[in-house]
Amino acid sequence: MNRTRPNEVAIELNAVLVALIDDAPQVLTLQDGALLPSGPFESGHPTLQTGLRAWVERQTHHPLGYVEQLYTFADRNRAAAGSGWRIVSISYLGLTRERAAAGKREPGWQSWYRYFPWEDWREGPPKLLARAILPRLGKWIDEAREPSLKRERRQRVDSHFAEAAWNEDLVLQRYELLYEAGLVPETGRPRKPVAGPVPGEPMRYDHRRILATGIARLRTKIKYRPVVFELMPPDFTLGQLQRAVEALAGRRLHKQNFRRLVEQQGLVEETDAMSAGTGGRPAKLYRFRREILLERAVAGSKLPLARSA
Amino acid sequence: MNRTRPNEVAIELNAVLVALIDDAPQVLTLQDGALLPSGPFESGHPTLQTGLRAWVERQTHHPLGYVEQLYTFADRNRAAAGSGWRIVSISYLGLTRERAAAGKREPGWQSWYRYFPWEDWREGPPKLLARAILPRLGKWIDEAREPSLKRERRQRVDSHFAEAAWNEDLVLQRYELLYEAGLVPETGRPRKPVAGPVPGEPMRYDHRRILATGIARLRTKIKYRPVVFELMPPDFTLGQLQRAVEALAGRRLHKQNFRRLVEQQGLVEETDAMSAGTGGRPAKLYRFRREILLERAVAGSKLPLARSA
DNA sequence: TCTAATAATGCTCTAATTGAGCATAATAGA
DNA sequence: TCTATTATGCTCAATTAGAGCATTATTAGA
Repeated sequence: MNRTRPNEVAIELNAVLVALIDDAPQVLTLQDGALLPSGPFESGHPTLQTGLRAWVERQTHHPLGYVEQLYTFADRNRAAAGSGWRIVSISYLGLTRERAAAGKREPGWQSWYRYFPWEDWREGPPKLLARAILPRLGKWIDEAREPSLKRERRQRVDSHFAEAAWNEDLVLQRYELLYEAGLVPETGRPRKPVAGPVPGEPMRYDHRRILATGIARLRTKIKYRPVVFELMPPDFTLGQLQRAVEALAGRRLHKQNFRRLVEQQGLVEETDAMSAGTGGRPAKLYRFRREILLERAVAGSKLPLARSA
Repeated sequence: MNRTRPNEVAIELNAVLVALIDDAPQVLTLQDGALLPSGPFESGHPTLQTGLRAWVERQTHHPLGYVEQLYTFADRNRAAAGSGWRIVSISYLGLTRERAAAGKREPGWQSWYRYFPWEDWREGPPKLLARAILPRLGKWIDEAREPSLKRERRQRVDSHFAEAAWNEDLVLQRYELLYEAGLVPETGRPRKPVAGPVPGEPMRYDHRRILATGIARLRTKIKYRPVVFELMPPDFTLGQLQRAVEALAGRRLHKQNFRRLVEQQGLVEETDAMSAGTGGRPAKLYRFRREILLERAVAGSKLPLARSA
């Protein structure tokens, strides 16, 4: 029956741990940014989640607010070639509250846009899209010999990378397209870059792919579940909340419409305090209405777009 | 370091295989409906998906149109108690086209509403909700001693089971609530029903939970990706398409609005054939425009509600 | 002190989307 | 022929989403 014999398998947990520091979405990394934190699943734990929580909290000394499973890979042969071992890697997304006072850098935390610079549209279309990525994708299209393949490639590039139809949720699909086109390297995978890698830091193994999965999941999630609040301090202004969402989504929102949505959905309630002025009219401080999690099973925080940067 | 030693782990694949037969969403089961098909991950395969595909196609003799990973569990100790083995179960959702001619029953295929009768609202609110489920959930609420716990339970029941705010996507959450309240049994889990189980067939192990996960995933997915077509024959009428979506979503849609959405999104194209009359005006036959998958990265088939049954 | 610059907040307007229903057409069966 | 049934075309009202104007309350700097 050629069944995977038990002694050929090891389980590994990978975590995409996200925090917001200074309006930048940051992920915890190791090895100078080359690895996501990962470790073995310890047999003492009753469930995967408790195992992950314990291990992460021991490593970061901070509680995990929200945990969600991302994906399980077993496709790789990371283990020493020929050893016949199969490593099953189960990845998780975890959200944690900002810890360090602004300015004090925590070691290991990196802006996720360091790895995916083309995903940050907060200041408008990223320059490197037109400068570096689209030209190389164009070359990749041209390399297709058959017209049908060429048309297919063109359509895929258009639907994922065209400025006019940019969809911030497609982080993973874009990464995979770049990978397929040979524009991002991936350790241990056989595929050589066509014309040199595109901007953006690589990571070892498939960790950048896992990170892309986490970002994509979080970007879609904030639209229908109030998870942003897991990343916010207890009290915040609507402006801060908006900047947090913008940091995650990678684009600007329309301020007035954002408030309208947040307020009329009852996601927050006023406190009686005001923000300390930081160069403008002081803002009311709000707090997350945790009750909403019970009141309504689906409570969104949809994103009101803004036309331009 | 107490690491899970490799020889304590075995990988198992579970599949929720869905087909539409006679306007009913059916899943493939074994053992007289008590199990989902599952099997070992064979070491010869490069990826989990190819392993799953090969194994399913060998079992069912039919190609799998669409495959998506659902969830990975490792919380259970299914293996013989004390053996110390950890079974990691990776579950998948697979869609396959209707095979048998209508009427000819395929062994093993069961309507998923056999397991979740409260999820079928096509004929209006299921009778057993008011008759069996809500009363018992009410009892569960009353059992809470502390007022805060009682309030919490009431809110959870309301937000998940209230007729006025029924959301068909919350299949898994509802199942988990019923489980927590002791109203559905689960083999191998320590929790005894409070007042006897609620209607709906159980399955062995946690297979009913996996099925709930699959149904929930599919119900959310049909709203933003054109996956229904993986379940349809090549040519179909808009009426058939609507009934297929209704079967999956478990509720009625507004006919004219459904057509409007499908047509204006360019999901289908006319063929030059018409349907054989089945007791009404003959309908145009359409086919899925596969190109849409390339043209637009996100192509939905949102559900236009219908007020009542 | 006065003036910008900056951020917060209140409100309105328009366009697009969604939910609902009326009316008509084309078939099968009684 | 009459009725039930399904398909199809079209309109209308309500709601939601995208945009922008106007005003208010601060801080920083001339």
